[in-house]
Amino acid sequence: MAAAIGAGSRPVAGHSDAAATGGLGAPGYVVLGMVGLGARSGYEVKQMVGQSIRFFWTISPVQIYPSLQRLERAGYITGRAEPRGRRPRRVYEITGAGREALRDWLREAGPMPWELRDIGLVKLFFADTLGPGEAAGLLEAVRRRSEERVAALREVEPVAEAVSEQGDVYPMLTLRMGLAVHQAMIDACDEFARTL
Amino acid sequence: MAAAIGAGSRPVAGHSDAAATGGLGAPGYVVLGMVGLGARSGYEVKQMVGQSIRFFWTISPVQIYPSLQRLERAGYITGRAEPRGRRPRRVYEITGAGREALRDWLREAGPMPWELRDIGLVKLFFADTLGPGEAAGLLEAVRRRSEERVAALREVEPVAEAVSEQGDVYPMLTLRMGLAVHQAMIDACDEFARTL
DNA sequence: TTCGTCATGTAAGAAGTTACATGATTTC
DNA sequence: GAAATCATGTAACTTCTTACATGACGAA
Repeated sequence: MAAAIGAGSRPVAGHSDAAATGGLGAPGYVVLGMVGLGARSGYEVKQMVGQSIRFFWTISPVQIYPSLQRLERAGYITGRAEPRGRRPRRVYEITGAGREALRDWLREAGPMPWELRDIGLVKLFFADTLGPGEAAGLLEAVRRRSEERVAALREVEPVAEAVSEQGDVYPMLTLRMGLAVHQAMIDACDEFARTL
Repeated sequence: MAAAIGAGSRPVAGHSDAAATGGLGAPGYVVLGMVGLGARSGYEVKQMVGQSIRFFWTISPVQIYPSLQRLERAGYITGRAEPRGRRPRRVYEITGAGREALRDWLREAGPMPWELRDIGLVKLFFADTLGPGEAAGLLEAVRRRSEERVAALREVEPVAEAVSEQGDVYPMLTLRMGLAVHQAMIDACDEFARTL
């Protein structure tokens, strides 16, 4: 159908090639950004990612801790040991150089690959192989999945609202994107079901 | 914001763990499905993927050829050498067992992870770090990206229409999904720009 | 005292990517 | 005769994931 679909957007090496993202790799900038927004420990970075950008980016602890070390060596964050009792703990703060590096990354012009991996849509694509009844069941399953996502995102809206009133308005936008995208999928399911 | 976003959808191992997809792995079923839809060689599988499900699934030749061999060993496809002149070439057809295996996979109930990786949205999320002007530029870049996708997808609509009239109606649905999703992102950008 | 959460890692491995190699055939 | 496309791979490498290990703190 469309050689055109990918027009001009050669996939970036891996997901976040250092060369394509200014030397740190996308995960590194995500960690840097979260520290900039107030995450103090690696653990808090993980929490914040799970609570905010999980809809379009994930990261595991295994990537976070080495990233923090690299960022500190680069002078983009400063860390100090702040154990809780005898439990080790290291807290970080972004530096001026770190904030500048983050801004430079945000300003980088290059391509911004949008990569969706969705087994549900793959199955729907082949659904004609099934009978009409079973295909409709698959359609319903995909629809339900998006409804669950919408419900989950709606629960977070008040938090984003609060952040927005503090002056950070863009997290609200990315939340609305998530809502809009899944609502669009639900609507597409409904419209298709009508035409059947 | 939302521990809830991922509610109940533990990420599947890698992207397509064999255990989670009935023994072949998602890429294997994609190849099987494409052969079932008429792709004859590995090369044609690659072409078809690029022209149809590229919006939500990608696959590289390096995965296709081993998949074809595994599928043939499993008895899901039959292959025969059919060189073009002196150039080697192997063409395949799906078997009854293969069609049944594909249907079984489509009927599998398990979770259907929806995974989006989008550097553009990550950058937008952090956009408050920039000044309002530069942030707006980033918003415009994300918007433009979706517009390009919509334009590319629109070009393919006639093909999907034709396929639909041949009796395979679900490819049309997945194409409409792509259009709806990117249009939703454009609309979200516009609405946000108005409220600024 | 037991469970949930905070907190930081190591080890092993799956999956998928780019880059490269090769060569024939068709099209301009 | 050159360029684009058809066609099938190998090799090396990133990236990211799961599974596991460890242990302290706070609340019920």
